[in-house]
Formats: sequence, C-alpha cells, structure tokens
Amino acid sequence: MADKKKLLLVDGNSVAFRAFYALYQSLNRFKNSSGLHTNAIYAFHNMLENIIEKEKPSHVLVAFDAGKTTFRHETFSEYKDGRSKTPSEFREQLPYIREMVTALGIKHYELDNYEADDIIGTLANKVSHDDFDVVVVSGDKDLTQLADDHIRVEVTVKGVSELESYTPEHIKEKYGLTPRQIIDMKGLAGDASDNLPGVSGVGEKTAITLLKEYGSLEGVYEHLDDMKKSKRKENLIKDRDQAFMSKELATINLNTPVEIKVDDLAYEGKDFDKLIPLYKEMDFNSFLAKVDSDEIKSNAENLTEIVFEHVLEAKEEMFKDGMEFYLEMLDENYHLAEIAGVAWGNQEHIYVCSGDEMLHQPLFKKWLENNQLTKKTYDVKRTAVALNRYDIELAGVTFDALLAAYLLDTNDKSEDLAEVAYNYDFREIETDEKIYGKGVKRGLPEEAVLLEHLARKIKALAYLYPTLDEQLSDQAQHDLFYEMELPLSQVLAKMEIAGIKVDASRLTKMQQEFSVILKGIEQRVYELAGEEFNLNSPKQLGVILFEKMGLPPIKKTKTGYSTAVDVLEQLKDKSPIIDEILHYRQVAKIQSTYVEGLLKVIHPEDGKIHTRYVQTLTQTGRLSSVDPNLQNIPIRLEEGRKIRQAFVPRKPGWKIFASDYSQIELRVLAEISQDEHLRQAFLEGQDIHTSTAMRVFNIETAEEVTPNIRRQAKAVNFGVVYGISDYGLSQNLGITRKEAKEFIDTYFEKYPGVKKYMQDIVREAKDKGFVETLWHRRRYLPDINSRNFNLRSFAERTAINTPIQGSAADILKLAMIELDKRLAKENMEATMLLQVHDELVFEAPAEEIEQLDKVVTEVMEGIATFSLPLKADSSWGDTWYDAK
DNA sequence: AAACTCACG
DNA sequence: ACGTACGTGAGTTTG
Repeated sequence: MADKKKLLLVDGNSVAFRAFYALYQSLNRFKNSSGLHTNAIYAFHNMLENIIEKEKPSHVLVAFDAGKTTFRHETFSEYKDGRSKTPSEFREQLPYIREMVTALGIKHYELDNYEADDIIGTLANKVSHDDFDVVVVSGDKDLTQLADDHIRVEVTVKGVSELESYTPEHIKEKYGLTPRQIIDMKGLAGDASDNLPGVSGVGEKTAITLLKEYGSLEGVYEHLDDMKKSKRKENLIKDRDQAFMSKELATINLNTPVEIKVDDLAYEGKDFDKLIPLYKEMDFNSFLAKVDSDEIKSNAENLTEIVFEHVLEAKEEMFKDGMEFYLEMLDENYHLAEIAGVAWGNQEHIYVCSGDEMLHQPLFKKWLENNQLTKKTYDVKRTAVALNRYDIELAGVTFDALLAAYLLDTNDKSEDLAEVAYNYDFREIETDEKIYGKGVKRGLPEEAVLLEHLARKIKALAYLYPTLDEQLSDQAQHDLFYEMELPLSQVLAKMEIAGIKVDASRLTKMQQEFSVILKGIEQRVYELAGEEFNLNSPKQLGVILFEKMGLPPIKKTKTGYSTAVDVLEQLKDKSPIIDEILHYRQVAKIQSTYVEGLLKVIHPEDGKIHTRYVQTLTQTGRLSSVDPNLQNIPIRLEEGRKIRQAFVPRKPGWKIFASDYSQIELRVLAEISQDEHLRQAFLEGQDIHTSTAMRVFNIETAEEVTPNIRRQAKAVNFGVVYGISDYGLSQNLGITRKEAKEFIDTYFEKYPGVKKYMQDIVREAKDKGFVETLWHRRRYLPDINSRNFNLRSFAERTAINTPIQGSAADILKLAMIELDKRLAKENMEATMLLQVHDELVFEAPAEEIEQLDKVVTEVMEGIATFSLPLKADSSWGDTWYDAK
C-alpha cells in the first residue's frame, strides 16, 4: 500500500487554547502594532507546521467548535458550566487563527450545534480505511476514544512541541483499557472540565478497576448485585442516571451531519499571497524571513516546459551579441571548482553543455574574449576567475544580475539565482539546493536534469535583465552599477587571480616557535590551576577560574561565565594565571588562525594565496574577504604583526607597497554633515583627535592635550561614526554613563553640524525606510519605525553609520577602478593585490615604487571632489610587514 | 549549528 | 525602563 493517503484532523479550539498557554508567560511580548495579542496565533502556526512536517499528510482539516450551545446542552443544561470564561486575550485571536489556517492552505470547518470532536470523530470514521490513515491532534484526551488500527490520536503534552501518541496499544499500556472504554471511564469518573458529574467518589483509578472487571458501564450496573455492600456501591446506585448521562455526553457523535467531502481536504501547501500580508499584520518577521525559501520549494513542482539545445561542439551561429552566459560550478571556491557545465543564449535560443568541454573549443573562447559581442551574466567575477584557468579572458560583460540585485536591495542578493529570480517574480526555476542537494549530499544530478536547470538559469537571466536595469535607473543607481560595481568586479577578479605570494618557510618556522611557547604557557597554567584542562574551552576555563580558584565572575554569557579579554583584564592582579591565559589566547589565535590557517590555503602550484572578495554581502557596501580572510591579518600587536613578514612580492627585487586613507570616515562625516569645525580641522591639516580633544575639553593649545585625553577624544570620534550612545562610550572608555553622556553632549554642542546630520539622517530614514551613500548605495532599515526599543535604536545607529562607512567604501572602490586604468595606461608592472577597507596593497619592481607612490597618492586623494582634502599615506618594504 | 572568542577596518 | 557601540570571517568547543 505504497501510496496510502493520510488525513490529519486537528481540534482547532483545544490546540489553540494549548498554544495560548504555552506562550502565556510571553503574552505581552506577542502584540502586533494594533495591540492585538498574537501568542496563540504564533504558537498555533508553529505547531501546525511541525505536525505537517512530521506527518506529511495528504489531506488536512482543522475543526472548530461552532457556537456556545450544542446538542449536549439539550441533554444536560449545565454542560461545560463552571468553566472559567475564556480570556479575552485568547478570544480575540481566534478569528486570526482561522485566517492563518486558510493562508497555510488548510481547510477549516465548524458545524452549528456540534463540537469539533464530533466533526473529527465523524470524518475519522467515515473515510475508507483502506485508502486513509488518520491522525487526530488535540489538546485534550477526550478524542483518544477514537483510536483504532487506522486512527492515531496525538495529544499535546506540554508546550507545543511535544505530543503523546495514543494508539490502542498505548492506551492499553497506560490504562489497561480499550479506546472505547475511555468513554465508560468518563461516565464513571466524570470530567471536571466539561462539568460531567460521573459517580460520586469514583475517580480515574476506581473507574479503571471497575472497568477491568466488568468491561463497560453497562457491565458494572449489570453486576451491581454481585458487589459487596459498600459506600462505592451506594454511590453507584445513587448516581446511576448521572453516570449514564455522563457517558452519553462524553461519547463522540460519529454521525454528525458534516457536509464536506474528504477529497476537498487535499493539502496543497501554503498560500503565500494570503500568508505574507497576514505575517505582516501580525508582525511575524521571523516567519516572513523564511517565506522566500518556502515559496520556492512549494512552487518548484509545476514548472512549464523549457526548450533548449544540448550542444557538444561550438559553431559560429551559436554566438550572438547580447546573450546571457552562465558558468556552473558546485564548489563555492571558484579558484579550484570543477566546471559542471555552461549555458548561454537569449529568448529565442538556449544552448547548454555539461562539463568543461565547451571551454576547450576555440570558437567559444573567441566569443567570450570578444569585447564587441556583449554578454550578460550572474556573478561576473566568479565567472571570469574560473575562465582564467582555461586561459580565457572574459570580456564584453555588460550586466551582472547578482550585482544588480545586491545594489537594489542589499538583503535580496543570493548566491542562488533562483532566489533572486523569485524576488522578481520569475518562478520557472528551482533552487540549486533542490537540484544539487546540500552538505555531504551535494553532487551532480543526472545530465538531463543538470542541462534543464542550466537552461532555466539562462531564461531567468534573460527575464531579470530588463527588470533589474530599469529598477537601477528608478533608484538612481545606474551609475553606481555601471560605473562602480561592474568595473570593480573585473578589477577584483584580476586581484584574486594575481594572488599574493607567501613565504611558507617563514610560517613554518613561526609555527615551531609558537608551539614551544604554547607548551610552556600550558604547563605553567596547569600548575597554577592545580590540574590539566582544555585551555581552549571557555567553559572549562570558567570552572577553573570562578569555581575552583574563586575569582569574582565579572560578566556572564548566555551559557555561563564570560572569559573574554575585558573580563580577564580586570582580574589581572588577582592571580598570575590571568596573564598566562591572556598570552596563551593571543598566541593560540595567531597559531591556529594565521600560521596554520594560511599554510593550509597556499596554492600548491604558484605558492600564492588567492582570497575571494565577496562583493555582494555587506550591508554598507564594503567588501569582505574569505577563504582566507586577508582583511584581518594581525597588525595591532607586534607578535601577530610578524605574520605579515610572510607576505612577500612574487619576484626578487620587487617590493610590497601599501597606501591607506587617513581618517577617511571622519572626513566623509565632515563632508556629509558640512560641520564647519570638523571641516576646518581637516582643511588645516590638524590631528583630528587632538583637535576634537581641544574643542570638547576646552584646551587652548595642542601641546596641552595629554595622550590620555587624546585617547578619550579618539573614542568619542569613533563613537560618533558608529551612532554614539552613552552606554557604548562608557564601556569603551571605562567611565560612567553619566560622564560619557556629558562628553557626548559637549561634542554635539561643539560640532552642531554633526548633531544636525544625525537628526536629519534618522528623520530621513524614518520617512523613506532607507538611507543612501553619496553614490546612492542604498540600505533599507525595516526596523527604523519599530516599537521595539532595541530594534529601533539599532536601526537609528545604522542610519547614522551606513552613509559614512558606505561612502568611504565607495571612494576606495572608485580609486581602485581608476588605479587599475592608470597602471595599465602607464604600462607599469605594479599589480594591485589586496584591499583592506581603507588600504590598498600592491607589489612592484623597486624601480617603479617612486612612480607608483605618485600615481596611487594622486588617484586616492583626487578621486572624490570634497570640500576638504582626502589624504593617503604610503609605505613600502620587502614584505607586507615592512610596508609600515 | 550555535556560542564564544578574537583578528581586522 | 529598555540594554547597545558600526562592519566583517574564522577557529574551537559543545550540545
């Protein structure tokens, strides 16, 4: 019976009621913007999802109780009397729960004069048990009487996650009764919640004993004469009518006149057109976030057919101007990944080919390298780097849908083309995860599936281009895309391909030295602690320090004691073990992340490290660097800084050259805010932190600014850029909040332009829902008008910081593009290697350094025309370490 | 997979 | 009253 269907029947009221109490302690946190409580809706939703996920039913119904009175009240007018009134906080949620059920693609039903139980019982028994297994879910046990070989009853135990399965076997084990005897038990013992009286003095235990002996309520009364005289017998006689009535009332009506047919209950999955607005109305942001992937999964089953040509040999007529082009790799590291296939084409014709066969065809190469025949693609950098391994220099790319989607909404980008396509209403494609799997199961599908998937990608790209291009123009981001991100992508590709040479022997030597140091520290720590433990485990360390040694725990984390640096710093004078631990942490970090980490990623053939810059990730427009991250190589502490000695030029006689922007973010702030004092400081070439110190602390001359005062002013300047708060500043400087607040107030008094910028940008963010950089890079801030203080505050700080950090990122990006052009134009050998947010690293022949210095400085300082100067400082040496 | 810690701008 | 600096990536332990 391979395809037996499964009917899931949910007792809506009782489950919702359980859901309500499951999150009762969070009642006040679950309120939407109109003040509606949503805890039961939320928990009910989760519960339904869990059950459906677990049971995978083919048909589903949620049954609700209809009105107040049912046929049971005709028998017994006090039925359900004495029940405490349902709380209004719960009642107000019921209509929305019904709506939610519908939006989840599930039918619900109620019937005048009957309870949900009766609907469920009737349906459970009506369906053919040859065709259906039935699962009933309820919050109370009344329904367990339905259990049989084809009907399983699941009852919520506690909360919403745990269910207890009532099968006939389980009921036998638990009570020693059959499911039908549950009704007899209710007749004898009654049920307080339904106000069923039963027999006085008889509870569950006694009822079970009696039923084991006499089988049923009727059996008990037939054998009354056999019983010895007792109080129990008296009660049985006295309450006979009550008992039979209770049994009658507890019996689920299996012949309810339900009008629905089981075929109408087929579960079809979520209705996102209804669900999304409902989530929004309920403020269910976590559900909203999940919608994308859910939606794709649920729609992927009914794709319309697609026509494409599977080709094995390149022919002239296959390559036209303006085509889409897509290169598939399953491994995310495109420096090494195998080529799974290629696809190209336009609305008229799509060509696909699996493997890397096509890349060896001269006609194919000729097309890709032809600047005049334009192509549009998805992730041009990844594509260009991979093609470079086949000695193909990709040219003529005029559009990149990934980059465009990222610029339009920094949240909407994805490595997966299907997700982007979905966001723009193209649904004729499945996700890579669906086709290739994930984790250990990831791999190539059979060729036909692969080819069709690739063809669909071309279709999606052809669809996306006009839409995305138009939106870029609408959002004033045409130039940002075509003049900044797209050209930058090609520059980054060159940098990634170039890689940076690493002296592995230097690293190996450091590895040996560090391991000796680490062993020594370990020994001393074990001795001081009086036992051996795993120094890398904050948990074990916490036990040693705060329990065994009795040091005061300064701070706690979610899971235990914090052992972070700032905590350990405060314990320094309490025990010599602290300094050892701090030193251990420092060295262990260098050893594992940098020495050993970098050794692992040196390319075996060229001895270089090739990072990947992620161009479509950050919310501010910065790049990020992965596998390895070359943007966080140590510099602040000497011991770690030495790592930079391993980064060397690729040829003897060459140098490493570095140039970084001085105070770029504060300069950007001065420009955006047009604060006259901040601008003036830069125009006069002052040390900005000293200048801030003089204004904020009322100091006459620069000489009077002590290092400590300058340090405080520096922290204030940082705070300003991050969207200052008194708490943050107080933490950073180790001062009280009150003192920090005074600093901030004075700062705003002395720099009114900055204050005005902050107020204006937050206002603007609240009005428009997003902020922009000077080059129209956009970041949406959905929480900016949230009623949640934390979310709102965070969005406000972000509104302040993003235009600053983002504009600074824009400037360096523009400089990189210009520098790439200039180096080529001046026929220089110098190569751009790395970007570290406000710094560029090159390698160049020693003889070129002077020229390089001139060109780099000129471009970096001149790339943006501000009302104050930009400044770049250069340095060079035999290694990255020496470029200081 | 999440939590913690720590490296960078 | 709320509890926080902005933006990242990676190694290790642990549930």
